[in-house]
Amino acid sequence: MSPNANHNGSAHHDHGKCVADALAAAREICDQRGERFTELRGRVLELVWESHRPIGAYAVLERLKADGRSAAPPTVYRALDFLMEVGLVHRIESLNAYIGCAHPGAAHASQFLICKDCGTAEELESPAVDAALAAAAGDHGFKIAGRVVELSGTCKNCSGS
Amino acid sequence: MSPNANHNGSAHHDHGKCVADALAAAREICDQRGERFTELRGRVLELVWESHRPIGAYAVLERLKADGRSAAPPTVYRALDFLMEVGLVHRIESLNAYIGCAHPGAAHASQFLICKDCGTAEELESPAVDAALAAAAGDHGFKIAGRVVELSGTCKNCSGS
DNA sequence: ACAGAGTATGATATACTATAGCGAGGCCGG
DNA sequence: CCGGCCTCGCTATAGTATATCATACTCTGT
Ligand SMILES: [Zn+2]
Ligand SMILES: [Zn+2]
Ligand SMILES: [Zn+2]
Ligand SMILES: [Zn+2]
Repeated sequence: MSPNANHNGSAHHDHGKCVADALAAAREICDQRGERFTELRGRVLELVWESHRPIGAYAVLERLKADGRSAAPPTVYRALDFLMEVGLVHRIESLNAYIGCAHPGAAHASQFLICKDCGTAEELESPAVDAALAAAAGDHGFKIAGRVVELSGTCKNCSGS
Repeated sequence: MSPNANHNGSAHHDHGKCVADALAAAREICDQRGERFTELRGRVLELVWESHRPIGAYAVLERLKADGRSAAPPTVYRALDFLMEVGLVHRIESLNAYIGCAHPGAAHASQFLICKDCGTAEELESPAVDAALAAAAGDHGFKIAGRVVELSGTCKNCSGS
């Protein structure tokens, strides 16, 4: 077990690097888009990335307070709203929770596989799913603006062993 | 404009019959399954069906109180939970709201087209979407237990005129 | 009819999630 | 330096959902 594996769910990758990469990418994306990647926003993104499990806004809030920082609900909701607009974070509607985007930087429609056992959420970008949704909507004269696709069930790790 | 059209969103069908049919079907389904379709549950289902728009639990609660009935949040949540278990009502996660099932009686995975303009939600059962989701999940060794597929956008009526 | 088990509802309190609104301070272009 | 805009702190409040206990109903077997 790697030194960084003890604080995340799957424990199958170097999660410290995982988080560091996400933060570096976020900084770059914000620079490119002329958005301010402030210390608060960075810390919130880091907290969201601390596991691959979706995390609730109030859980983020508690961790911010644990930093010794003064924080209230609007503090974290504003940061999360910003991160979502920039495309660095997704909201999981069925959990009222938030998770770091696995492929930030480009607009994309994603799907989530949420394991009921270990709580992880994997982000997919399946063109086939996207096409099927577009076709089904088109058949009904519906113009898609936003997609929520969240599958709950059992992940590979949890069903295997 | 038909006499029954003034209290629903699309105004393109006999909504009174629509609701009556839903209630009759519900009674039959509960009978078959040995579940009690009580007066409260019937009234809640009727309220949910009063339009084709998703309705919030607290909106249902207010209408129950308007009946002169004594009611509190658990009253409506219990009824909604029952109706969902029996498959008579679906929850729209992205709206924290509830809508009558268009095809009750048989287990099915459905998708919703939610219009941002008129607020209606149309229930689809696209085998193609379902197959694409099953394939995408299967590729990742994920066993699907529950599906949330909610598309927001503009419906045919609203984009037409 | 009666007792007892299981179910449904009433009632109160509380937890959890999200937003409104105002003001102080920082950043930046003019 | 000024003035506009953005970020953040802070308080209050709105909106959604559940825990818990008490009461009353329904059905079943005797
Ligand atoms: Zn993403
Ligand atoms: Zn799992
Ligand atoms: Zn349905
Ligand atoms: Zn519409």
